[in-house]
Amino acid sequence: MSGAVRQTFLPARDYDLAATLDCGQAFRWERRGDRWEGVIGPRWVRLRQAPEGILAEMADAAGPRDDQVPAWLEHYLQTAVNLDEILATFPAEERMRAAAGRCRGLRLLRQDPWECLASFLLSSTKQIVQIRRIVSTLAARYGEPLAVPIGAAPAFAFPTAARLAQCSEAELRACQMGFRAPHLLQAARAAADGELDLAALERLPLDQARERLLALRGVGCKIADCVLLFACGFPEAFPVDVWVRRALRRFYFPRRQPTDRRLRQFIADHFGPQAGYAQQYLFHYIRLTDRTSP
DNA sequence: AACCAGGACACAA
DNA sequence: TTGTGTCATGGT
Repeated sequence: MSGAVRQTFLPARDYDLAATLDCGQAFRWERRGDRWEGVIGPRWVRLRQAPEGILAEMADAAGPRDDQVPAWLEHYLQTAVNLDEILATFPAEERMRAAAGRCRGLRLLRQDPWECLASFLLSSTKQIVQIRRIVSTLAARYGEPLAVPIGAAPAFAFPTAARLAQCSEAELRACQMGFRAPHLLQAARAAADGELDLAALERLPLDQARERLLALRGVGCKIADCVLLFACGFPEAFPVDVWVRRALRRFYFPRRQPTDRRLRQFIADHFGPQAGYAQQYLFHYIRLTDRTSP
C-alpha cells in the first residue's frame, strides 16, 4: 500500500528527538539519514528534528486534510509536557546535574500498553539491538500491513494481543525469542480475553496497577515498572535494570553494593516525584559514557 | 572467543 | 533472607 504524505509540525522546546527515540524505551524507530521512521499504533510515521519542534510525515489515505496536529501523535511524543518543570524536580546534586546536562532534551514517550508490555517481556537479558530485531520480525509476521508513502519501506503494526494469542509457542520461538515465548503467549491470551485490562491500569493506584502486571509469568518488578512508566504514565515508576543498577552503585554507593531493599529505599527517598524520568536520564547517561569510554 | 545483555523464577542453604 | 543455576540467543 502506498499513497500521499501529509505533514504537520509539533512545536516543542528542548526536545532531542534522536535521544528520545534511541534511548531504549521504544524499539520500533529506524534512523534513515536525518529522519526517523516508525509506527505509532496503526499508523506509519516519519519524524525529523526541527529547531523549534518536530516535523512529522504521515501516510495520508485520502482523508480530510486539516492541518491540526493529531492528538495521538502529540500524546505519543509528549510534546506538550514542560520539560523544565520536570527537571526542576530532580535532586540538586552533582550526578543528576551531569546526567541532565548530557541528556538535554531527552523525553519519555507515552506508548501503547500492550506493545510496551510485549516488547519488555522480550527484553530480559537481551541487548537492545536484539529486542529491536525480534519485535521487527514479530510485526512483519503477525502485524497488519500499513499504508506507507511511495518509496518508503513496508511497515507493519505491532501485532495485537488477539493475533498473538492465536500463535503457537513454536511460531513465537521461531521469532528468536527463546524462553520468553511462553511468557508472551500467556500475556497475549490474558490481554485478549479480558482477564487483563491493560487500558484500565492507568486509572488504578500505582501499587494495584503493578500488582496486575506482576501476576503475569515472566513479569517481575523491572518489566512491570517499564510498562507503568513508558505506557501507563506513572512518573514515579523506576525500572532498575543492569545499567541503572550500575549507575546507582557507581554514583551513590561507591563503597559497597547495597542490598536491593536498601537500593529501593534510596530511590524512594532521593529522586522525587519524577523519579522515572530521572531513571531514564541515568540509564541514557551511563550507557553513553560507558560505551564510548570504558 | 569469552562475556554479557533494559530478567524472572525455582530452589538451596 | 541471600545466593546460584537455568532458560535461549546473538552482539561486541
